[in-house]
Amino acid sequence: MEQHIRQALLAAAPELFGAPISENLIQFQQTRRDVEGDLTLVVFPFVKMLRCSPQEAGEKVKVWIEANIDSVSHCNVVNGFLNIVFKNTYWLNQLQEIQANTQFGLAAVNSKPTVMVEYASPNTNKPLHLGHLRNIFLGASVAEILRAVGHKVVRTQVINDRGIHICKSMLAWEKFSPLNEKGERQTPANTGQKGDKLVGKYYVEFDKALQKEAKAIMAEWQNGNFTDTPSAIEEAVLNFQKAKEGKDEKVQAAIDDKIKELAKNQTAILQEAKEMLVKWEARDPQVYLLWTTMNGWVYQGFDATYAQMGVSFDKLYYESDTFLLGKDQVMEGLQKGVFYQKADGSVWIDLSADGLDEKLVLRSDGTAVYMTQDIGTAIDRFKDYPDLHGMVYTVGNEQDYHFKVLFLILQKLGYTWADNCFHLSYGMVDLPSGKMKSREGTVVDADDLMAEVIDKAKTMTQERGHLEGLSATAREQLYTQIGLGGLKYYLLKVDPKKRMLFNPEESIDLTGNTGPFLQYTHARICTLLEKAAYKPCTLATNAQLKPEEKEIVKQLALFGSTLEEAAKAYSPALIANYTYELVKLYNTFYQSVKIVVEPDQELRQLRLALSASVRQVLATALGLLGVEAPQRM
RNA sequence: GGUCCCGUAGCUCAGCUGGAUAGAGCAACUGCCUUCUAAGCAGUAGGCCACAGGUUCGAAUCCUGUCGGGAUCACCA
Repeated sequence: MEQHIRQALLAAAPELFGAPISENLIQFQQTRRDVEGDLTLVVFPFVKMLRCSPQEAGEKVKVWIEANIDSVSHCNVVNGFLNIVFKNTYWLNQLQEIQANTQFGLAAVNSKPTVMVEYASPNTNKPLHLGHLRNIFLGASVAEILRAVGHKVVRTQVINDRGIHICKSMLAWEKFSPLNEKGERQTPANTGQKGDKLVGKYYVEFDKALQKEAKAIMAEWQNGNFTDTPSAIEEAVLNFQKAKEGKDEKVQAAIDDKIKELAKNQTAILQEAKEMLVKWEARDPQVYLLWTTMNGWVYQGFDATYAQMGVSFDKLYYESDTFLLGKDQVMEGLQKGVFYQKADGSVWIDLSADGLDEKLVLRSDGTAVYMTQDIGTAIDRFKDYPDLHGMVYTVGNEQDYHFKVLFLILQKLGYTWADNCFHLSYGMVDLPSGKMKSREGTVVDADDLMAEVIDKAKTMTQERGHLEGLSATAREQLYTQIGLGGLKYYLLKVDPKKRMLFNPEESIDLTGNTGPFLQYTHARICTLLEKAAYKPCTLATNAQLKPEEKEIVKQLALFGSTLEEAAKAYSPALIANYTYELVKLYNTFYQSVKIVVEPDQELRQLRLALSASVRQVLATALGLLGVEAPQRM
C-alpha cells in the first residue's frame, strides 16, 4: 500500500507539485498511536516546493490522495503530518489474505542464494556455558530467519578440537585420574559423568597443578634462587623485580602477572603438555588414541547439550582437519604481492593503508596461525559448496578486529565473495556480579542453567494449574518448552550487538516481555479456536472493524517487512520486539471483546479469523527464535 | 597510547536510514476473574535521552570534542 501511494505520488508530482520529485522526498512512517490514521506521510519535504505552510501543503496532498487513491477513506493533517485512513474493506481484505495464506510473510523457499551460518564453534576442553548459549541461540535463529526470507542455509560450526588446551586436559587426565578397582582411569562410562564435564574437570586440574608449580618457582625466584632457570629468563625476572620498586599497587600487580607468566612457562607440567602437542602433530599413535577418546567423550556431551537446546548443524568442520589449510593461499598471495616476507621467513600483510596494522599470516617456522587457518577454511567452504554466496560468522565482539582483517585479506586475494561475508558480532553476557570468570568460578554452565530454568518452569506451572488432562510426559515436555522458551527469548530479545546483563531471576520470569508470555498467548488462542471449532472461511465484507481489531491487522500486515529487516540486520531481536507488540495488541483485544461467545455469527467468525491469524504469525515468529509454541499451558 | 563498541525511567531494554507530546517490561501503587486460561487487561507515578558545542525547518537519532564503561592492539586461539 505504501508502495502504491508512493508510485502514485511520483507519477502525479508534476500536476501536484509543479515538478517531478525524487523518491526520497516521500517519507512514510507509522502513525502515532494517539492520532487517527493507518499511515502517515511527512509533508515537510514538500513545503519548500509548494511555497506554503506545512498545513497548506498537507491539505493539498490530502485532497489529491482522497480523490485518487481507492483504498483511502479519508485523511487529516496535523502539524505537518498527513495521516491517511484506509477504508474498512481494505483491512478486511488484508485479514482475508492473511487468513488464507499459511505461508504468510515468508518468502518462497530457496528463492535467494545459499548462505552459510557458523555458530557455536566451541573448544573441546571444557563444557558449554552461558556465553555459548547466546552465541548458539543467536546463530541458530539467524539461520532460521535467513531461511524464512528465502535463502538456502547451511548451518555449520568449526570445532576447536586440537591445540595446547586439549593437550592440557589429556595430560591431566593421565596424571591425576584415580584408578578404580578394575584399574581404569575415570571415564564417562565408569563415573556416569557427562563427557564434556569430565574432560573439563581435568582441564581445571591441569590449571591447578600449573598454578601450584608456578607459585613454587616464583617463591624460589623471590629468594634469589635461579639454579634451574635459563639465564635469559633469570635476567627478565630480575628486571621485572627491579621495575616493581617504588611503583603503586596496580603497576606492581601487573608486573607480578608478567613474572607469573614466565614462571608458568618454566613449569614441568606445561613443558609436558607442549611435548604432547608436538607428539600429536607427529601423529604419535598413543597420543592420538587418547585424543580421539577424550574428544569422543566431549562430543557425546555436546550432543546432549545441543539436543536439549534444540539446535543442530548441517555440516561440521574440525580444526584438526583444517588447521593446515591456508598455507597454499598464503604462498599464492605472496606471489601476487598481497603479502610480504620478513628476513626470518615469517609472512605478513600490511594493512596500514586501510587504517589497520601489520598482521602475521604465517609463522617464521612455516606453521599456521589462526588467521592462516581461517583464510584456508573460508576458501575451502566455497569449494565444498559451489553455490555458496556468503557466510555469517557468529563470533563474539572481542574478535571484531580479527574479522575485519580476515575479510580484507580475502578481498585482497581477489575473492569477490569476501563482500558477502559478515561477522555477526555480539556482546558479552555479564552477570549481576560482573563478568563471568572461569578462575573465579562464576561461569554459568549451559546444562545447569537449562536444567534450572526448566525446573523453575515446572514449579511455577504447577502453581498455576491448567494441567488437568495432560499426561506426565506431556507435562514434562511443557516445562521444557516454557523453561527453554523463556531462556531463549531472554537472550534473543536484546540487540545482538549490545553487551547484555543476564539476571537469573528475570530470565525465568513469566510475566511481561518474556517468552512464556508469548507462549501463553499462543496456548490461549489454541484452546479458544478449539472450543469454537474454528474453520477458515470467507469473511463478511460489511463488518466494521473495531480499533483494537484494526491495530492487530495492521501489525500482522507488517510481518513480512519485519522479517526482511531482521534478515538484513541479522537481528532476532527485531522479530522478538515485533512479536511482543503483536501479542500485546492481541491481549488487549482478547480482554475487550467476546469471541467464542459472540452471538453475531459474522462478527464471531471475523474475530476467530483474527485470532487464527495471530496464532499463525505468532507460531512462525516463535519458531524463528527457536522458541516452541505450546498448544496449551 | 592507537582503533572499535557502548552510555535513554530506580533496574533491564526498545526507539537511532533525522520528524509529532521519547516507549515497554520489572519493581511501586489503584482497579478488573458468577463471559472464551488473570502467565492476562486497564490505570497512576517515574526522563536535562552522559555532558558541551555544531549541522537544520526539525536531533535521543548525524558531526566534533569531553567524561564514564567495555573490547582489542601476540610468531595465543
